[in-house]
Amino acid sequence: MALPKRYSKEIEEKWQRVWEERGIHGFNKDSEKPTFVIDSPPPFTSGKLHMGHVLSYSYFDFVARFKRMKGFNVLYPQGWDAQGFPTEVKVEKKYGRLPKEEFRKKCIEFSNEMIKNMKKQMKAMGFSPDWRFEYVTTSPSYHKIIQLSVLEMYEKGLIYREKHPVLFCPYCSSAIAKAETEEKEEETTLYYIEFEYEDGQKKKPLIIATTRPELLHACVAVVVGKKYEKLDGKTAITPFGKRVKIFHDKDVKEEFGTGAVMVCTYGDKQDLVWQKRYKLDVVEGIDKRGKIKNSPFYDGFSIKEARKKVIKALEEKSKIIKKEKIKHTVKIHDRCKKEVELLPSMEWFAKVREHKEKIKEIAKKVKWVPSFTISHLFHWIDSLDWDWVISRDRVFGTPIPFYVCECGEVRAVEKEKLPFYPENAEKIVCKCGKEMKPEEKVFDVWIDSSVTPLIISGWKVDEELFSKTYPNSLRPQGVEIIRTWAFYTLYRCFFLTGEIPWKEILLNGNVLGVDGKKMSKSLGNVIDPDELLNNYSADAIRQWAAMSGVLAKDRPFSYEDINFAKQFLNKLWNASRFIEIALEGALEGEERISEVDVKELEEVDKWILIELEELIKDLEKRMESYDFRNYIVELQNFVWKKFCDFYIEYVKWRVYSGKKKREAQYTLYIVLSAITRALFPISPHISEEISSVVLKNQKTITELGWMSIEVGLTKEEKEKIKERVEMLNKIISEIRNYKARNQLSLKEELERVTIHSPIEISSVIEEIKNVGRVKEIELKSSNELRVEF
RNA sequence: GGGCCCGUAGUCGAGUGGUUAAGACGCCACCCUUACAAGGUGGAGAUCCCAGGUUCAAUUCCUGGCGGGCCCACCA
Repeated sequence: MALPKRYSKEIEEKWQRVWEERGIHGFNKDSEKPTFVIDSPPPFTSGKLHMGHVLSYSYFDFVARFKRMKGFNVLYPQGWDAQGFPTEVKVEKKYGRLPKEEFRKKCIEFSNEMIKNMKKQMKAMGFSPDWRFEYVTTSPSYHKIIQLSVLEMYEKGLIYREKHPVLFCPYCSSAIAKAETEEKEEETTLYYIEFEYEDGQKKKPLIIATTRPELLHACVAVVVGKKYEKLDGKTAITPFGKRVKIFHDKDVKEEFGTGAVMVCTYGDKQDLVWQKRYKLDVVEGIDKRGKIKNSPFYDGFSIKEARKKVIKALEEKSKIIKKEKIKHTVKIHDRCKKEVELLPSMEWFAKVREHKEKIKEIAKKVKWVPSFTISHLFHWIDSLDWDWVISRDRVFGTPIPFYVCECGEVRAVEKEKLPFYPENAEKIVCKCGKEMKPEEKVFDVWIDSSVTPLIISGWKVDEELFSKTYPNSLRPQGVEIIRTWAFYTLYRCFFLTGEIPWKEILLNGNVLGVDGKKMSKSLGNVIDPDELLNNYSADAIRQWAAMSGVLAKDRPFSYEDINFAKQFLNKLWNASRFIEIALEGALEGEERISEVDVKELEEVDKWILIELEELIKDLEKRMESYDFRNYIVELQNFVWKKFCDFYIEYVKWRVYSGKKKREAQYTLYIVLSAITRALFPISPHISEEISSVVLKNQKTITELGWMSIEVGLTKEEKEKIKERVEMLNKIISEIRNYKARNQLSLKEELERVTIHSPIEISSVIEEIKNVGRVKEIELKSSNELRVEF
């Protein structure tokens, strides 16, 4: 068996099969080796990986493969975050409205389909999770652990149910968390509306400015700035005749609008502040589907319709003094992109506000890579002023394991009865005598994903595994979900176990379009992983990922990088083909080659081994600190610039002539062995192929392990050798330069060359003659290198 | 308004308190060399954003601008 002329996809598929058949990536529960546990992100089951996945999943696959080679027992699971709104939308589109239970079944079916394709893509990329540890957030066993985890938090007093204004998406008809909102700049109209106030017996006009006239019926006060300070305590009358109090308040911005504001429950967060400050009534002006309620005239109309009608009515009464176009920012729901409202609603909460400092403390115990990313978390924590709303009015989610009663009583489901599903819950009776209802809401999906370290470690399922694998070693994730995934995981896992979830967290940025902008369909700059997989080998794509490895920073996708990776692999492939020829017959027994003593080696052999030793030591440090970029760049430079450009050229004549051939073979063997193993974490398929075919290894590289190099020479000897061979390299460059200047072929033979060298270089004279194609060489000593032709 | 990251050839980007500031892509010229034209060799191309400061010495450290990106807050 010999290397084919070209590296191909078939080779990659072959090795993916071999790894799977031999169970190379399996975690061994009974092993005595140290464990390394990766809390890999479960992607949302959209059906397709995006470039961000390709990048970040490559990162931790590098780590997993490296750690296995270093003798760790690696637990690298793969999960799927299947529940959530986008799936509901798609399933509803396909099947229409269905009863809850059936609908949930269809959602599961649908997400399983999505998983199939994503799994296929992951395998094609050569990712190496242990598929026996696969988990899906839709499974009853997953639900059970999630419900159990919340019940334990409930017991610790961290969970409560309350009517409280929450961010609410009328389109999705569900409460959402602050972390699920985005901002959108919008043009809107600021209406100047005439109210009146009572000044003694007289009524005088008072102009307020608002963007939300449809909430006029929910107006519970007017607050005024300095300009109207003297109106404090007086009564205002809305155009529809409602009487409300006037307060003077420092939070009114004088320069905006008129300096007088109507407070509606709730138009925005400021209204909530004032409502609390002045203990105002709450008028629920909008219902959960975004329809007006509690209005004398407009109940049942949508916000937009109501706004039009109110404006029309006000205009008829000449109460609109002015209209002004302004730009302002509104909060929108990140999933549906629709405007979010603030509505009082009975929801479940997790206490985070009172534990802000504690969570920060926990976060500090984790090593953040790169370190500045912890500030993203701190900044987020500092800005939190509400607890985490953990309930959602959706179907495709983990049911909340509680019963609730009209009287306000709640009761936790018994742990033995988990997983809990409201549709087949048993009937129970409340203290008040009424029947309690099983809670119909489901959990926020971040409740599902914020305990992945516990899930993969077998929390409450396998105590032995848990003690071995928790805290996890590494959490890789994107910067943009620090405020959600990282934050919620730190919070939940700590309060459940008293320990940090993982020792290190590794942050990756986003992959932008080639144009440097966020990939989006509308910009047409989306790169599809499937398309890359059709045009490039997985090993080249993985190498692109490593080259893009500036951590926690967004980076445009680069065809230059991926093409360079492809060319590099081609270079290595061809070098290996040469070595295959060079080693013919030399690998009958590995011992024969390893017998060679360093002392017998030629100067150039020693040189490349010294360089290799330095490289390998460096690479270990690079990988330990997750510096993938410099890892691959250094490896590429060594292989291309030192090994191929010089060393291989230096030994060709020996290989062909037979002179000192064994030493050359030995050196080629060692170098190729070490570099295939060093390349393995990044580009595993090509490394396996070369290792197996050229180096005749029966074992896979994972089994062979990392290859350390120790050259048995003193520091001084090494320095001298490097000095002389670097001089040789310069001389060869000079000769090549001379030939290029004179438009000669590099093959052209030179009659005679005089070399003025500052150091003694007679030990490399054969290389100069054979590689430079020089018949006769005269050596002279000099202060500076000079080559005369 | 606050915080964080960043500014280095046409483009992308390493890196450094001290000789001549990597490398890649692109460009130009030459070479079909028995591993490789998906290659090789050589070359051109940089005010290291601007202004101050610290220092014997700043592209690097500090301050302030300017420009870009991300996150957060506010906007009745």
